Amino acid sequence: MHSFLHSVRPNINPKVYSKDPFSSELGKKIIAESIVMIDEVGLESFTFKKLANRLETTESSLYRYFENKHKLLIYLTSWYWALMEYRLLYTTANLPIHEKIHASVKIICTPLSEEMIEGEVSLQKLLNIVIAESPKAFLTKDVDSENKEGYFTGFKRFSGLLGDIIKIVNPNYEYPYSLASVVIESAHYQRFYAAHLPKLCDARQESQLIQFLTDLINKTIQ
Amino acid sequence: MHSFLHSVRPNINPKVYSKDPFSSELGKKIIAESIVMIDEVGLESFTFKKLANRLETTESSLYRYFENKHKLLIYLTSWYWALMEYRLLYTTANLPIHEKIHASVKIICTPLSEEMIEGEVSLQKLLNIVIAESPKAFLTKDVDSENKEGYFTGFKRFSGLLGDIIKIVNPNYEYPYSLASVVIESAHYQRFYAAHLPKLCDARQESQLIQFLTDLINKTIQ
DNA sequence: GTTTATTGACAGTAATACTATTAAAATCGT
DNA sequence: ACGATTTTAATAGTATTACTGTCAATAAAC
Repeated sequence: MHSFLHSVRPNINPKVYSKDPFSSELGKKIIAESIVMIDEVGLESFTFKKLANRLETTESSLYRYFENKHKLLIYLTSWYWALMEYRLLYTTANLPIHEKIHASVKIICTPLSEEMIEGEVSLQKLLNIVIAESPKAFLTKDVDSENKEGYFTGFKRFSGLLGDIIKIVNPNYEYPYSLASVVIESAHYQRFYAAHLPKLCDARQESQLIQFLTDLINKTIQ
Repeated sequence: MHSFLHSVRPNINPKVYSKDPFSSELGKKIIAESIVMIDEVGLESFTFKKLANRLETTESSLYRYFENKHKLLIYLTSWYWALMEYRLLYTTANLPIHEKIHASVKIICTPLSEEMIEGEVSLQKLLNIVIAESPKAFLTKDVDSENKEGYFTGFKRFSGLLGDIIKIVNPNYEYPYSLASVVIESAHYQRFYAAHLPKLCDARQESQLIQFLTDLINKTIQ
């Protein structure tokens, strides 16, 4: 798989941005550099002022693209899930059903390769952000209204696809969609724990994590 | 089990507070009312100023107990996990090993009963906070230093206990501690999803959640 | 009854998260 | 090449947040 974004651009809910960042040079720089900065300093310390300084532009220019940093975060995670959905469909398309689960888990646990996207954006850093910051995007008092606006469809669709695969493998299993979301969240948390709170896990390496989660799904659904 | 906190007080790392909130009336009111307020408005909108207003005291008085709201959150979650550890040990103490897993999952998925604690504090609301806000306590750039200070031992210990049980049931299973933390996090996330993002789960009721997670553990470890 | 701890009242600061206005620069259609 | 339009830069300003510091009033402890 290579740089498909030259032809395919992920579909992101226009409500999350005020002005399409991919419609201008500044917009693209905002995306690329915000990923670098949020990964570097964390969402809490990240401000539009700092980003403006680094991009040698002004706060007000940034506010033309995103109402606030929360919406920018939603944008970044939506983008991630759109890429992941494409990757999942692309990779599992021609696989026999019994191989799809392992392939899916592998996709969830392995960072997007840098070739998948044009130049400036670091997908490894984007994954770091999804792991460490994306729960903050929906664990808020605005979940319900933002969910209604469709801010989380990317994640929901991806999780739904994995749920669908699980359902096909065993149509009698009662909790395919719960199991799917558990596996996705866990892939992120276990990676974070391995790096920062190692007492909470024994799956320290990517290969172990993939084995752990694949096994978890397969055994659970028989 | 009844109001054991009359005799047992959870042991909380003194580094998280500047002044022990249980050493004064104001301190206790801070704990009780911050739980109500954080549950009500969410961590983002919760400020010491608002809390001071509601308690008819001043910001500076609150700052004498907690350096900032992040430390207050750490305190509340530590407290929760200390209670849960006690509950887990108490409840599973005399059970045969094959029943301990189901009992543990039940404990994780069922809110602490109000009788467990003296008067003013709502344990249901404390659980809401643990579900919706506690990831924000460790998904920060300060994890490593705060972990070193022991801010997360409560959660780590609890998760470790469940891991130990899993290990006893099947000593050959490779990922008992990963499985334990997955189940605990999932119990919280699935509850949140059921309420706010129902597409992400099929285990909508507490009883289903308990069944889903018990089954997940049992099947995974054979 | 005096020391000591605790709280309340008040003032103040730096940073954050914005909004608004206007001018300059780039781009775009014809 | 021209004016029209869009985009950005520069600047200013506001409300709120997240604190810190000082000092007096009060309550508790010895």
